[in-house]
Amino acid sequence: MFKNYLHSWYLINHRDLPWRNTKNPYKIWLSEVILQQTRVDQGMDYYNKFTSKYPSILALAKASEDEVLKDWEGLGYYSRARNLLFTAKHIAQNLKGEFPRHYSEIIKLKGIGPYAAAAISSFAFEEEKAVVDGNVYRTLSRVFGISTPIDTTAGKKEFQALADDLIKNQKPSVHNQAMMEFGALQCTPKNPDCQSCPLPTICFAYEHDLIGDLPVKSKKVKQSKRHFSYLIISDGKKLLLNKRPEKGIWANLFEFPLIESSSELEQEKVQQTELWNSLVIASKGTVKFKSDSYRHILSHQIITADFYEVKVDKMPTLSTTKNLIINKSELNQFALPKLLLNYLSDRDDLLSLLNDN
DNA sequence: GATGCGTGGGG
DNA sequence: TCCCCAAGCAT
Repeated sequence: MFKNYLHSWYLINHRDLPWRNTKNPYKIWLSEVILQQTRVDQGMDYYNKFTSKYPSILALAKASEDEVLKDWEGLGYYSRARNLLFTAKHIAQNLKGEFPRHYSEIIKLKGIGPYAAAAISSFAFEEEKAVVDGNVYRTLSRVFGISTPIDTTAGKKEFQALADDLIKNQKPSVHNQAMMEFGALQCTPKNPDCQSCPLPTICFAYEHDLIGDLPVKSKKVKQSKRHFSYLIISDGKKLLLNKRPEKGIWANLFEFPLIESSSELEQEKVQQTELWNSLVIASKGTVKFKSDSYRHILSHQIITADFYEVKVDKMPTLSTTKNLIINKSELNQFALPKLLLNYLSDRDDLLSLLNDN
């Protein structure tokens, strides 16, 4: 019953998305990675860029990490890009360039978990593996009235078992797409349009007025506060840049020299820190501009960032290889966190320092 | 099993 | 302004 309604609905209402018009596992893999925790609208341009610039696994495997991160810039969750490249190289070097054809092999790949492995194996190879993503959790919890929290082991098991049962005797690719598309378009998180829903009579949540209460999540993420001060050191032509560590936020992306403070108060006293001394005082630098505080929200952190544009007569010498001195014009070749892109955009790409005002 | 990991849209 | 959440995964 549910499946009949669902499949009829899908045939009429589904979107025409580029990764649905292919059986190429590489393109399906790429789309699945891009769309993890990311809306279609946000990922579409990146999908087009990547398929155009890297038309095959082998083409992608030849790229450098810095380059792929630059292409991924602005999309977030940058470990996805690094794992994508890692796996492309792995396939090129160890799997004769061929994407594995079975779920059991696909799930071994870095950056591919239970969801993506099910999606790729079913979409590309018609393997009967049920996808369970956020859309599926939401739809199943409402239609079948399941209140087990979806972010627990018990919940994952229960929903997966139900999804595994529903996909039986269906065309795997179409059934999985239908399940997700229904959640994305019809059974939306907020204000779902139950009036136009094809299955109100069989929907438990609708019958019992529980649409707003399902699905259930048990955990709530707490956001920690962080205080950043960025030093934009320039002699008018050159800029100081750092590569971020391989762990933590914005791993392996680039940024200006950063002073992190433990509190708002400490952030006010940034000009008393050691790094300020070595980069500003020792270089006889002048602060040409101090920005207002930027508030940058991540899913789990709230960053307050100040930017200091400092003019020096002579660029300071550097101690570690994580630091580099670049020409101002080269800045757009480096992958930067969105916070810095936002700042640069506001500052009209550092015109003040360029013009030596 | 809990935590860390981005960015943007919408109510 | 605040909160939730969006085709999850690695550690």
